[in-house]
Amino acid sequence: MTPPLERDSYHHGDLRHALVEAAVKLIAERGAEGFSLREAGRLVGVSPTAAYRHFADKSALLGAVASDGFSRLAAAMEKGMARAPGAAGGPERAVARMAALGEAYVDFALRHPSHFRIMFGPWLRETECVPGVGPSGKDPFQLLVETLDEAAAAGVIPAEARAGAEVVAWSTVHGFAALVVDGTLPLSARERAAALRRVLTGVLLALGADASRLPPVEAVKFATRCS
Amino acid sequence: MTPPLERDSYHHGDLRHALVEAAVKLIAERGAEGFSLREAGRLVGVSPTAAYRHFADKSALLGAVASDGFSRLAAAMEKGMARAPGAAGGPERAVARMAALGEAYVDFALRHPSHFRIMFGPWLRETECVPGVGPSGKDPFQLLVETLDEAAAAGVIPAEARAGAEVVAWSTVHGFAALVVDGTLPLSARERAAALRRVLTGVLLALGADASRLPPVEAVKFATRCS
DNA sequence: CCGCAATGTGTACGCCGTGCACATTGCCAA
DNA sequence: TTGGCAATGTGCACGGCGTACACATTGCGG
Repeated sequence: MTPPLERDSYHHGDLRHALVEAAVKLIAERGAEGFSLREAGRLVGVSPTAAYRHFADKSALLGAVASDGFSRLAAAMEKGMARAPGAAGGPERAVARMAALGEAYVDFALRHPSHFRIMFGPWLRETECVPGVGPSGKDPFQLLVETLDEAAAAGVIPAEARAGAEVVAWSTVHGFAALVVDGTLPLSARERAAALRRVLTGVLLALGADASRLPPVEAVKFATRCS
Repeated sequence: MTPPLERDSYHHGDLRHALVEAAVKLIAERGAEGFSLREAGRLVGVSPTAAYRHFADKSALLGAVASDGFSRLAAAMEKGMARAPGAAGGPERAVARMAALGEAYVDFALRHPSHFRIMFGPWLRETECVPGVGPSGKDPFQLLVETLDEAAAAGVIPAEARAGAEVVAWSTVHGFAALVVDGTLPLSARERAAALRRVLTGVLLALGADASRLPPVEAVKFATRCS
């Protein structure tokens, strides 16, 4: 964390990154609504209007926060997929990687609900947010496309079901995450893992895949909501 | 519309409803972010703080707006389902009614994006919003449950797939609506109907239903975004 | 070493949500 | 009928917010 207060030099050094960090922290603590540009400035020990040297307005800062969120999401997806069991190129692994993608997505949404909402909410104006990539340089949507391509290559998804599979898969997992995060779907911690498994099974069926290959969902990951 | 300005008596008469109406209108025009309690008061010709006689705070008014939205959504769903073709109790009609439900949901989200966002967004505190029902006295979720029950009774959904079908169906359709409304899924007007058809097909497959019975999606309904 | 562009400060304006005292009035009890 | 009370609307005040603008400070390239 960049030094929150107390500064010797007149210039901060890396105010832009510090502001994004502070915004992420504040949003995690108090939600997207309670967040204010002035408070972010206060947190990094800078005047209330200093942020305007780095961001056109509040919305632009939120765009940077969203971009950061996509990076973290992509990283979580890659990490989850790396642990998928099965032989490389085989159907078991392809299914496991698809499931890992979905699990990482929902897990991220549950752990960082406010961040998740900013990434997809109405705060960003059109094309204000550059997606943000993970360690491998790919954004979450690219990871999805590649994983589906692999599944098609492994024979898990029949060719006639490949078209538009991104939209179906993403919609389903995103919808589940959004409904759970917003509290619209009132699931207890225990029910969440079971519901997610049904949702992932549904995605596989929708894509014409053999859902019996779906590995179990680790319930513990979906037990807590963090920020 | 309740008289927007000019009032003879000191008391308004039905300020509560007038404020909700005004809020719906303002939110449709300027989005959920730009909405302010004071402006709603201005619009109905009342002092800036008069709203506090009817709502504990801004969030409570938004809760009423959300409740109103669920009523409208339920009404749109019922209207769409009423037009579904096929013999009562038969599988064609059951599938058509499921599809009509999903189409009405997405159509509502596209026509009233700001209203849609308030219904599911983070503005409402827990249990602040009573769902709001349609003409038949049922809220959107109840309509979904009943429609799935009918489909199961008609043999469209196998018994072993009935459990949790609400979550799968709702997640998928909601996710698609959310991604399109927020602009995350950048679909041209022409692509939207085709994508929705694939999504609805996916839901039927996920529920173990015969997707070949799915009637075509009326493209014209998904061509424009209104408020 | 100087000056300029980049970066941070201070002040100001209008809007917002909201608490509080006060004004007005419909309505019920006596 | 009338008197008063509870419901409803007004006015004012406070602090916080986003943001525009003039000014201060300073790193860096010529």
